Order: sequence, then C-alpha cells, then structure tokens
Amino acid sequence: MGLDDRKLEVLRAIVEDYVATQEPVGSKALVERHALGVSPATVRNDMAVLEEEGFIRQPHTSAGRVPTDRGYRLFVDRLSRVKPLSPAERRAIERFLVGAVDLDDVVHRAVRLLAQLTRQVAVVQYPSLTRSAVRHLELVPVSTTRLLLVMITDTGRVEQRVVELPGPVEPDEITELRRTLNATLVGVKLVDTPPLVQGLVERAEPQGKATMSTLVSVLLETLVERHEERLALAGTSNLARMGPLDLSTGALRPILEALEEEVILLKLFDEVKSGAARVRIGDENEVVDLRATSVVSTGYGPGATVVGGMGIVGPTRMDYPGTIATVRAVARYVGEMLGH
Amino acid sequence: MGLDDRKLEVLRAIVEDYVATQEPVGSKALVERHALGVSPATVRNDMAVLEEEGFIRQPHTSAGRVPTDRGYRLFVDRLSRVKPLSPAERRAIERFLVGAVDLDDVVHRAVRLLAQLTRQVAVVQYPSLTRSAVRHLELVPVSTTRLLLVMITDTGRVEQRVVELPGPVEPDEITELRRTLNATLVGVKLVDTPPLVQGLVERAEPQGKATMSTLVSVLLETLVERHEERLALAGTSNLARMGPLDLSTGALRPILEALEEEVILLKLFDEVKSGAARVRIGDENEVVDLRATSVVSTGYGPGATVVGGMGIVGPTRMDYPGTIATVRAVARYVGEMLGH
DNA sequence: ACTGGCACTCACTCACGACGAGTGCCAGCC
DNA sequence: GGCTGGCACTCGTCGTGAGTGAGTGCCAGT
Repeated sequence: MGLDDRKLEVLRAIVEDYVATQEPVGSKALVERHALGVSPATVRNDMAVLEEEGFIRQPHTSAGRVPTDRGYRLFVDRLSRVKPLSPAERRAIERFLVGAVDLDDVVHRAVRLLAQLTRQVAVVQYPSLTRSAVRHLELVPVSTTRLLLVMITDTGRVEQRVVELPGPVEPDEITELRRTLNATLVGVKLVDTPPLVQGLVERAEPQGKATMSTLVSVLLETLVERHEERLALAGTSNLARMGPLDLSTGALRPILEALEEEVILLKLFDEVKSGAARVRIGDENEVVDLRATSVVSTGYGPGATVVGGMGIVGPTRMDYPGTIATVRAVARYVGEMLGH
Repeated sequence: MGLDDRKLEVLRAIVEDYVATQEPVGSKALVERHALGVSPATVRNDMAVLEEEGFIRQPHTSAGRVPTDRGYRLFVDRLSRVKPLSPAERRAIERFLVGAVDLDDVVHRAVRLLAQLTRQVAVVQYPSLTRSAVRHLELVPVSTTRLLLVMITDTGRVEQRVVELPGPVEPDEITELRRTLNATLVGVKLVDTPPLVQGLVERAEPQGKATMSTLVSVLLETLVERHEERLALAGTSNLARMGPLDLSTGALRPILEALEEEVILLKLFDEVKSGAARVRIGDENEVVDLRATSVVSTGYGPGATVVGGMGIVGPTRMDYPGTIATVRAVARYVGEMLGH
C-alpha cells in the first residue's frame, strides 16, 4: 500500500482541519492552510489513494473529504503526538482538585473538571470495591434484630447495609462479631474475601452461627458479588454541541440512553487494567449505541494500581491529542489524591 | 371577560388535541374530533376571544392555534380532572418499588419509574437531612487520631464523615462519646440539633472538651449547615423526544445544563411543604433555563410529613392530568415505603 | 512524479407558483 | 343575540427549476 510520508501528512492535515472546522475539507483548502509543498492536484491523487484504503471518504460526490473511523485510528496511532498540557490547564486541574474533602467530593470534582476541560461528556467510576481492600468493618445495632454493617475501604469509600438478623443478639455478641470480622478481614482485598468469610461461618460458635452466617451472606452478596459500581457523570449538555446536523437526525437519543444505563457505562471500564489511555473510535465500540461516538478511557488509582476508570465520550470528530492528554492528566492527579 | 362554558370547552379541546398531535389545531379539525355541537365558524369566534385573552396564540397568521402558558395554566387549574391511574400503572408502580433493599435503591427505582411512566425527565430528592431525625450515631476509630462519624436517620439515610481529632483518644473515651451523643441526639430532628450539641460541648469534661468540640463542629458544619442534598435523575433521553423543532433551535442545551446543576434542581423542591402537586408552567419557572419547560413537583414522606421532593421536567406541551396523577402516585408509594 | 487545465458532478440557494389549511368578517337565519 | 354558511384573504409549505460554486477525476504536458 503506497502510504508514503506525504500521504500520511495529508491524512493528518485532513483530520486536523476537519476537527477544527467540522466541514469536509477539499484539496485546495488543504494546500492553502498547510505547507505541503505540492499542488492541489497532487493532493487530490493522494486523497484518492487514501480513500481507496478506507481512511477518508466523501459525504457527497462533489464534496471534500472526511476521515473515517479507520482514518482517525491511524491518526491516533501513528500521526499524533500527545499534546502536553498548557500550564493553565495544569493549574486548573490542581486548583480544582485540591480542597476536596472526601472521596465523593474528589470524584465529583474530577468528573466536572474532565467535562469542562474536554468539553465532552465525562464519566468517572468510583474506586471499585472489588479492587479495594477492607480498612475497617463496623457493626451498629439499629434495633434488637437489626444491624447496620458499615465497611470502609482503603480508598475511602464507605458502604453500608442494614442486615436483618435471624434473632436478637446481645451487645457482647456484637462486640465479639466485630472483633472477629475485623481481625479476619482488615487489609484483605475484597476479591480475596469469599474464602476467608466462609471459614468464619464454619469456625463460629454454635449459638452465634446463624447470625454470622447471615452477616456473611449479606457481605458476600451485596458487597462483593453484586459489587454495585457507582458512577459519576457530567457534561451531558456538551452533547448538544455535537453539531446541529447530528441533532436533528435523532442520533442523540440512543447516546443519552446509553449514558443513563450504568451497566453500559461500566463496560467502558471493564478492561482498564493499566494507566494507559485507551481510545475506542466509532465502530470499535462494543456498545452499539455508542458507535457514533469515540470513547477515551483510562484507569486511575494510587501509584501504579488501578482502582477505577475514568474517561470521556464525544463525537468521533474530536481533538484526540488534547483529549487524551487531559484524561491522562486528570487521572494521574486523582490517583495522587487517593494516595493521601 | 366573556369566558362562558363553551369557550372553556374549546380551550380544553385545543389543549388536548395539541398535546396529542403536537400540531397547531384549527377550527375545522376541532369540531370534527370533539362533539362541540357548533360549527367551525362559531369556534373561530370563540378562538378569537381566547386569543385576545391570551390563552392561545397563532404561530403564523394562517395556522391553527396553540395554547400559551396561560392557557395551560387555566387548563390545569379549572379544566382538567386528575386522571385516575390505570390498574396497569398501579401494578407497575407496586411491582417496581417492592423489593427495594435500601434507601438508595428506593430512590433509584422511584426516579426510573417516574421517568418511564411519564416519559419525561424525572428528579427525586433524597430524603432531606434537615427534615429527618437522628436514629443513631456511631463513632468508628479509623486510626488513633481519626474517627469515622456515621449518622443514621429515621428515613434510612446514612451519612458519614471522617473526623481528624486534635489528639489521640482512648477506646473508653470513644465509648463514652458515643453514649453521650446518642443519649442527647437520638430522636431529635436535625434542624433542632444545633442548640443541643452546643450544650454538649459546654458540659463536656475538661480533658474531652477538645475532642467533643471537634466532633460537634463537624456535625454542625457538614451534616446540618452544609446539608448537602442529594438528587437522583433519570430519563434525560426523553428530552430528545421534545420534538425535532425544539432540538434544532438549540433549546436543549440550557435545559441539559440546568439539569446538571444540582443547586438549580434543588430549587424546584424548595417550597414543597405539602404532599400536593405543584405545577410550574413555562414562564412561571424561576429558573430561567427552564422557562421552556413545565415542572410538576410534589413532596413525599412517611405519612403526612414531607422529607423530600420529587417531580418531572418536560415540555410545556405535556399531558398534565396524567403526569400529575403519576407523580402523586409514585410519591405516595415511596412515602409508604419510607414508613417501613 | 508532479502540475495545470478542463469537463463534470452535485449539494445548496433562491425565486416562483400552486396548493391548501386556516382565518376574519359579513350577511342571513333561527 | 347568537349561530351559521359563505367568501375573500393570508401565508406557510411543497415542488420545480435554474444558477452557482466547491470539489473532484482525468489527462496531457513538463
């Protein structure tokens, strides 16, 4: 495939111009705006090749060229260097995140910040329970047969759950239960808890067995298996900027719907194991409703560990270098904050 | 003002037809679809009067009539009876809400249900802290100088906060603090706590005074004064159904923006003191960005008390009787659930 | 291998006329 | 007095058709 340097340069120019103007770009405009050193005719020939290879296409027979998903992909992979953040952006990030008082606050600020900087829809996953470790477990009697089970994780997340006990329990028993649970589970990653808590039930004293069993099943069921991941979302209104064209076609509806489905959004972060940014362009998305968009996502967490994902959803026609840089930067800062 | 019964009937017919078809309704179509018993010409005369009074208007000189905000207002106040829910809807509500495991779940289910039934954007305010009473306070040592303060309210809401203590405290002290706090505050409405906790500091023993003071200030500051009200939102995608006309005009943007601002949304519930539904139509909204929409809101809570608000935001052109009925019904069911 | 020239395509804009839904008004009727 | 049928008028919508211009593909020339 004859993709010499100049053709790649042409592709880059097309992507950049199209992202900037949102309009199909023609050969003449290209040579005017970029120092390609060749004539429009030559560029046209290159364009013909690029089109044949599926990197660009013409919306109409006699219009300029527009990058295809594949074109963006090539651009992202080989033609763009990640833009370093401007000092102003760095400062904005720091100022915005400093002063967050708790985990909720950090997540909320992060998601708003991301939406604001990228002018896109931002999604931040709360530190995943399964990847966190137990810092403390607390049992709070609510009535004689009801306990509140509170779990605090090392990422600062707090989960609580009311537990209906099979029968009344004495304060002493509760103290004992609390002691046992903490002795066994503190410091343990949530993923690793199931075998441990099973052992707890078996070793429990006869009269406390039923209670312990109830507690454990609640723990497993609600806190581990059905690890309800929470999400924060911001910048939905930026979707309205996607271009009036897309609006009237009704393309907005499915996107908004997808953004409301937590289950769907969580899929975006299924595979963020590392801190490297991942870009899914248009058709590359597994979520069908997001095929008209691109998703830039990354993991975050203290140090090198990943406790959750964050990212943005926007039109395929977006400023990839800038967006990737911003997402990465915000993720890094949030990770630092989690390290306290 | 010559608003006899027939003219009102005409207005009602216009509102109903317009809501159903989303198109300006003309005199001929009106007499065909409704048994008004008069000719189109007569209806035209009535329409002229209605227009003069500001209840309807013509989008163009030669088009049908469309209700104005004032017209909707009259319709809601005097021309519509609240539609009783269909048995299917009742069942849907019950089935959907039953099986909620905790407060979070109730709120989430309620908001989704509301969005689904009304096909509008739904908002549910979490039971307000200030209107709830303390059920239990718990202190959990996280480290020697850090405590987790957990508060459980009678509406099932749980708030927690990490407190940095001025110095290390002994387990005994914590037990004592816990006892004192609970003895003083359990059963007390949050609004009424400030004077009580002040007394606590004054009566505290010298060596525990600093600790108690810290605790109390955290309590006041974060749990009462800065009573961060939480919200659940659903059905944003229904906005995309507002009509392609409204979409292309860019009217969507400000609405989406308003919906993202929690502060703005909370204003919607500022005045829901009773269980009666409140309808704000178009211009009646204090929130400028929502002037293009109508808001149906109501309070909810166990019994006759109101612990929070819920409602929907939709186009002024909406099915008011049906929507009001649905909002009321969901609020009533949720209120019942909170009564356990 | 690049360039200038040229014919061609086709979306977009605008003007024009036909159409028709809907209105306001008026004279007549009950 | 209130209702009705008739009628002229308005004006938005739709379809047609010509003009325009950006942009292309191809080819012959350098």
